[in-house]
Amino acid sequence: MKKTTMMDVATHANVSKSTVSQYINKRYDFMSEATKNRIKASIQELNYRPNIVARSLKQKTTYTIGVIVSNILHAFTTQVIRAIEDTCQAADFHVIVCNADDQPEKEKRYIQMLRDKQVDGLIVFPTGENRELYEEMVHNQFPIVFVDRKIEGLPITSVMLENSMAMEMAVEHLLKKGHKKIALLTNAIKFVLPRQERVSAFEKLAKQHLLPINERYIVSKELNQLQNSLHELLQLEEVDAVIAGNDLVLFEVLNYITSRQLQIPDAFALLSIDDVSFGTLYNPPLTAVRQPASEMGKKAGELLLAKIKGEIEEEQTTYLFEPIFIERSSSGRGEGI
Amino acid sequence: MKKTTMMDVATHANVSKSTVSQYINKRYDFMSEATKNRIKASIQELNYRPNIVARSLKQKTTYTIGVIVSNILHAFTTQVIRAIEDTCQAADFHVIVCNADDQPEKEKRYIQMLRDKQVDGLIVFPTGENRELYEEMVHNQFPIVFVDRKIEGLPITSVMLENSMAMEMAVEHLLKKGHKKIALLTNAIKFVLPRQERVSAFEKLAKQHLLPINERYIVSKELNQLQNSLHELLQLEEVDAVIAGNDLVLFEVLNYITSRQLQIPDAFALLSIDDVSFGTLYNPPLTAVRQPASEMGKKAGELLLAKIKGEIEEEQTTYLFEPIFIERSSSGRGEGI
DNA sequence: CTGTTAGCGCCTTCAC
DNA sequence: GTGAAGGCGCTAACAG
Repeated sequence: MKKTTMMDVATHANVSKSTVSQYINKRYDFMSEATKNRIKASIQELNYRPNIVARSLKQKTTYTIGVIVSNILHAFTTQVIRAIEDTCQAADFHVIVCNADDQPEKEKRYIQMLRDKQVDGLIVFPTGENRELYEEMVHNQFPIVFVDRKIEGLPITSVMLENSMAMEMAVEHLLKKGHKKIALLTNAIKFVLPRQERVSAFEKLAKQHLLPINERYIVSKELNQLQNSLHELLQLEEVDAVIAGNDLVLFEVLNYITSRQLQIPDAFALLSIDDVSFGTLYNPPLTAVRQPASEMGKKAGELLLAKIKGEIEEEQTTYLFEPIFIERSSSGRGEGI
Repeated sequence: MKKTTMMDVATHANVSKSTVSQYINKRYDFMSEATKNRIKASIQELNYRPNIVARSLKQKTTYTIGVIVSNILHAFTTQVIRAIEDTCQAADFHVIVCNADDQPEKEKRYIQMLRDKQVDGLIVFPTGENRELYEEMVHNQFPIVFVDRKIEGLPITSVMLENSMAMEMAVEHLLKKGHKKIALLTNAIKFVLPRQERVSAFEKLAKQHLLPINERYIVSKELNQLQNSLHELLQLEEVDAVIAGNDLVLFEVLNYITSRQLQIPDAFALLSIDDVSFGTLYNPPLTAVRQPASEMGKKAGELLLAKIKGEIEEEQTTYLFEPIFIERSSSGRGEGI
């Protein structure tokens, strides 16, 4: 089945290719009604659809952007993607999503593939380990926006959570509930800014409030070892409260709780950064610090589109979003002591 | 910043464009080591990357497929997408995902846009309302695979759940647990095969087992009205057990349960088609009939890739997947009466 | 072994 | 108002 091309339409309508092209691109300022109608009819009759690949080659723009996420398993990631897609959809851009799986090599491969595919811009949750690549994009003025993380010293716009504020909200709430011995659980992945920011904010707060805790209270392990580590911690120390660093960590904690048949918040108060779909449904309902994922995704999409359209310059701006504290009852009842 | 093109490499390496092309495409059967090395060096030095758009135009293949899902909010959908992406990834294909949101017009627009973009094939969760479009694709031998639904009379391969078996598993389990008055809740969306299959299977089973229920026990409403409808039903009838037709429906039921502070399975036994992430975590753990989403997505991806490569013909085959029954305790304890 | 040539389907001056 | 011509970057015969 041969595809019908612009030439076919032209022949059928008895005009030249270029006239059809004009018509397609609505440049019929000076086109006679007659030819316009003839072309329209021919297009309908032949069921003609322009080949976007050919157009892209000529125009050097594909109306497609790429999104490279670090880990698609986080609910946060999914929500950001959805918001980006909605934003781009509204501007008639397509989105290709790739999951780098926290692996710098994968990230590199995807960045290259997407650029080879001539995407007009990139939204990346950067691993941070491909600095030269990032630099090269900056150097070539390729539109790019970072999400969730930023890379020091690179003039690339980032959309991020105020991570230290998130941790402050968490710790201060727990303190208000009367908890002193607070443990922080995170999943260790190389060097990742949000985790690092959260951990250091936690350390700072612990010092500041003179919490009676030690380094054992900060657990940073592979996901599949977290349940064991938590168990060890609980054996060694009296823990009042546990902060799950993100939703995947929370799952591990909940699994542990279920398997040991613990009662929350009696066994320990629980609070997570990242809200989950069943936060209100769980028994007890889960207190959480939520990231405004949709807003962040929307912002990232808008920023990228603006850059693509040349409306804004590349710059080292960081758009910080405030977390939202959601008190439910897993973090303890009443006002504490 | 001008992009470096094949021509630049050719000039730099003192060969012709075509030689470079040969090199790029690893057709150096008869290429001298010398030129090979020269080209390689030039490519590195100039940091050359082939423009895939140009290649696509020439080769009439983009190594990209489109996926149009009916509703991205279902966990099932997400899992299928992920499996498709993994499968395609392994074959060096890219995936563009679009969410038709159960709206035939959106579906139509996406199908057209993706085809205009020259995707090599399409995986669609069809709304069923764009028959002419589907037919036209069949007619043009455009590679396509349906997921979750099939359209009668069209020679298009489908990957589906054995919906009636799912319902049988559900009902028979509940009967075994001693429940007789079983209600089925689903969210009404136009004509959709799986829902319809599930409903008629339910009706058949009700008849077959002489269940003491009437048409009120089948509730098919918009999601946001389900809680009210369930409430009405519970006022009017003595319900032993509730089957949630999918995960979104389950959410409504759980919200209802939470807001009314009901005890499951005492208030009624609960079972859903589609397992959820917190199925084991919920109290009580949720009995479910799970769809093998990953396997189905993988199969769909494989089928589409095979069609694209011309390895298999288009045909009206339906790949049926068996649901997996997961007994937990929301459906009642013990063996019943 | 390598270069020449001719497009892929579309867009865009620039004549007529 | 419309058409002719050239070219986007790459591939694929076919010469040489």
